[in-house]
Amino acid sequence: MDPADWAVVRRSAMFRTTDEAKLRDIIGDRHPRAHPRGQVLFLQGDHIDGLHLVVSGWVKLYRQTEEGADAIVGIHGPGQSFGETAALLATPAHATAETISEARILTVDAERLRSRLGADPDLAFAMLASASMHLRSMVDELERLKGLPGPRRVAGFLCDLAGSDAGSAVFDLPYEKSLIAGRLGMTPESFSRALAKLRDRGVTIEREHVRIARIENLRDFFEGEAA
Amino acid sequence: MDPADWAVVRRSAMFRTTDEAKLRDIIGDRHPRAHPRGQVLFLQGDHIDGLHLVVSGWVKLYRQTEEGADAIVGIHGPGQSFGETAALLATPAHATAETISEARILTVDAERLRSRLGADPDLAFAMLASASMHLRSMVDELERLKGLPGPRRVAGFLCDLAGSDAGSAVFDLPYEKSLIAGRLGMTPESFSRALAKLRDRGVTIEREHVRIARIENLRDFFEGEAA
DNA sequence: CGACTACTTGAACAAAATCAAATGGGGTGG
DNA sequence: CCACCCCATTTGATTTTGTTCAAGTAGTCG
Repeated sequence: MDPADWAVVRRSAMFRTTDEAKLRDIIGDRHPRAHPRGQVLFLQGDHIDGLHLVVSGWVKLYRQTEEGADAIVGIHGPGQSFGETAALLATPAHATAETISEARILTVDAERLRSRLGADPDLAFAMLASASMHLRSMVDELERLKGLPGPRRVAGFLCDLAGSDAGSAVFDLPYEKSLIAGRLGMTPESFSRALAKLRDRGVTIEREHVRIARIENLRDFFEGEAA
Repeated sequence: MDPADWAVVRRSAMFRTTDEAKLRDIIGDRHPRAHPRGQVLFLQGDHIDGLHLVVSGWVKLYRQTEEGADAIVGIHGPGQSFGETAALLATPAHATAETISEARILTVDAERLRSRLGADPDLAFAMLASASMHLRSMVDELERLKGLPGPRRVAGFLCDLAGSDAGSAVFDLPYEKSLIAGRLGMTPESFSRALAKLRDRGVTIEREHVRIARIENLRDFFEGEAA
């Protein structure tokens, strides 16, 4: 595997604590596979043969409710994995996975992973830790979604993207605005208006380019500062 | 430990696949501890010494945002556990836990659990499965919260409580309505109005007593049936 | 150049939050 | 045992927030 790809896998949430030899053993001779944008990797209800790890690009996970309105339950980027549950427990996939950009995905064979897991407590523990972290981030998201009005959710999302805690930041939105909106549980229109409201808080948006004047300001607002 | 308590522990989400001898070893001589209603078990940010398993009663987990508005991130009843992450990874608690009824809680020593986990891949695998299930239910909840209007969320909640899939049901609400409202991400007022709307769908509420005429009807509504 | 797509903006509408007040038990102290 | 108070819940009126529907703008790609 390409050294750059390998670096992503090694630093992934799932495997960052796994030592290199073991990891090589788990992955075997698999390589990331390139997918065009818009490719469906698996459907809700499918049997999944392995854990999927995003090496590059972005994948959205969504569930189709009746009436076709689909709810986005997750968007995963480089270093993040999905399908763990279904692969490990051999249960049907809980959501549909579709690439939302060109993406390269490494699938780790479930059977192989399972056997290594049985033989290696450290690995199991690491994965447990990873699952816990995932759970935790889910709780955070739940909290945001419940409590906060739109503009504040957007502020939180932008702060996360910015990466740093203070100062200014310049970056690009990772994927389409309408998808971000879905992720944040709102319509594209609401998202657009929310961004407009953040403008006088030092957030400049031009196409997908974002500039945040003072991250502290934005974070204060997110965490509940009266205007 | 009391046989009835033991039965709850054995059938708990976390340990249902663990065999009895191992489970006894993990728990050691610990006993469930009784707490009065309103007792804070630990605070957001605390160090937690063990995994908490509800034997009887109910516990709410909530996060305090600034301004005191607290968001309920989970309510756990008999057989459910919480604090797994913090105990296993020795990280600060992510939420505050408080009993909302008289409750008996068994705490499983984290250190002990960790050591058994290392020695026993099956156990680790079982816990991984449990964590995955938890994650999955979280995703469901996320989806509900995002997509559905209030009355339908309430309908879903009631269907879950009813337990069965068809026919009629009579049961009591497990805890206060205002807490249920919080759990469902709405205000008590909205919850009350939502219940009122369900009345002409065959749901009768009198104090905490609930009677559902035909669960199928309610479920249809929850899953998106036009009226 | 023209059609398509993504995004923005506006107006009308719906849902839920908020503010405020009334109801109705349950429990307490007299 | 009864009157009274406290608190959870309900109900009503109002306002905010977000959705929906509709139109307009801009950038992209053939």
